[in-house]
Amino acid sequence: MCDLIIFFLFLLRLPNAQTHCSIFLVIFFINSMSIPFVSRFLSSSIRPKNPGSSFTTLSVTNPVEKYWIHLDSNDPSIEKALTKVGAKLDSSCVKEVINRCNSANQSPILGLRFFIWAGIQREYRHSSYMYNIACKQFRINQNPNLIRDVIDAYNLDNCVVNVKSFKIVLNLCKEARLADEALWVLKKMIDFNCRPDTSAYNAVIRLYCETGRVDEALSLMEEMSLSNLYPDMVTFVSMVKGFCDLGRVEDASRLFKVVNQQGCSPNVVAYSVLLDGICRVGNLEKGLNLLQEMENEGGVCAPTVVTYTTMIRSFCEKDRSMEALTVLDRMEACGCAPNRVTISTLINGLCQEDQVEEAYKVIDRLAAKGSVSKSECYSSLVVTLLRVNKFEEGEKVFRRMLVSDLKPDGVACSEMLKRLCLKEKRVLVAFVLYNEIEKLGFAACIDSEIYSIMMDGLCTESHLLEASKLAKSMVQKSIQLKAPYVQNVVEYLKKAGEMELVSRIYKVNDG
DNA sequence: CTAGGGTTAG
Repeated sequence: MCDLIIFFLFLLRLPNAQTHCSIFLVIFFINSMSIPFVSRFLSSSIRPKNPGSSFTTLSVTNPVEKYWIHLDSNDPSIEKALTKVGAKLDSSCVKEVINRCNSANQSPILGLRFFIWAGIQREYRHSSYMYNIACKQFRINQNPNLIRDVIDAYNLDNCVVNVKSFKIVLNLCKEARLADEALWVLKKMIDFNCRPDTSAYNAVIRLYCETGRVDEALSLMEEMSLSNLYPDMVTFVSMVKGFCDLGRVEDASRLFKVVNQQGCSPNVVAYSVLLDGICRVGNLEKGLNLLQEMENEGGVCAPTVVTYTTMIRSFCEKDRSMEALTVLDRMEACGCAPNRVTISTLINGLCQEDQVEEAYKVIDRLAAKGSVSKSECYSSLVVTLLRVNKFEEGEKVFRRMLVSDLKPDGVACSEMLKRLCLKEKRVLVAFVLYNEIEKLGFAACIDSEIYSIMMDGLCTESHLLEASKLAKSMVQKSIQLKAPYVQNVVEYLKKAGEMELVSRIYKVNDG
């Protein structure tokens, strides 16, 4: 609201202030109403009432169907129609509708408009998972012009588009990593009488930073002040990270000076990013100095788990994991508890340098303190040992966990079984181990892909008894057999006469 | 309700 007033005052200073003002007041009025209200208002007063596009029958109860009817009816005011539907929105509904748009060979613009419309509804918010789904479904990466097309479509159909809609589009750009399109969208906002805010700028700036175009990001940041917007900590962190990713640590540090001069103190996130950048260019000693400064400064700068973990990781990556241990000491001395990431980073570094004994020591020491459980520590150890090709040791640890009632996590179980099946070619052993995991009640965390791999292996080696046992267990748990393994498995089971099992497998796979 | 930032593993 405050921003709006500033903008209003800004407009008053322009030569043709009166026109601007009246436009502004209209926008202001519309913006302050909720979208459903606006469209109700518009549709009852302007549009003729035709509640019956002939498709709308009373028998349609499924939300997906209800929305789909309107998308399939070629009505240019899609959004108004959608708003009138009033059916419950959730992610599975959104997913299904856009899925259907694509399979029905409808224009992707239609599906996109639905997606954007859904995202601005009060009772619903797109998760980042949904943005990912949308990008894949509409193949936005392959067709970046869709972004421009959908905005143009709004223009053509005279749609009321608000800032929130633009945010959805910007988020799509972010997911698809389309910096230029995002900037285009940002510039386009003004045509729809929408004023980009700091978060809109931040989205674009971040995209430019992530794609290595930091200098363009910098000029966008400077442009913000022309719209009476001020870069905030998020803007600043993006810029610092952008420079650091390019190894331009000096430029990143210079930003800190500017911020300090403006009387702001960069927070721990900003410093942590800088610390990471300094370490990445190989200057670990300078990194340690910065860490020291942060500790001395305290307050918003006080190092957190993430800061210390970054420092630890840097030492590990430079094959100096024994020194990483001293950072751990320091961290604990400062009262900062290591978390799971800290531990796996350390374990990883130590094992890579053949210091497995030290890894055990660290685990004993940390598990005693209790900020990370023994189960988590040993799970990390198992995964690491497999990764650094110390399989026997990993298997030993894994089995010891099972007999001492330490629950291995999903990644540890999955990696163990996968390795036994694929590289070690010990499918039967994997199957027996799986049964043990199951008996202990830990099987729920196993990746569904692993079942398929085990199934495939058992069939290939003609272990009929075990294969049918596993298949039954999969059917019972509704775990799908993944596509690449279907043929081999089904062929084998058919040959063995397990026709019923095959049909049950197909049933699971068809959903 | 009202965004957006930093660390690991598969």
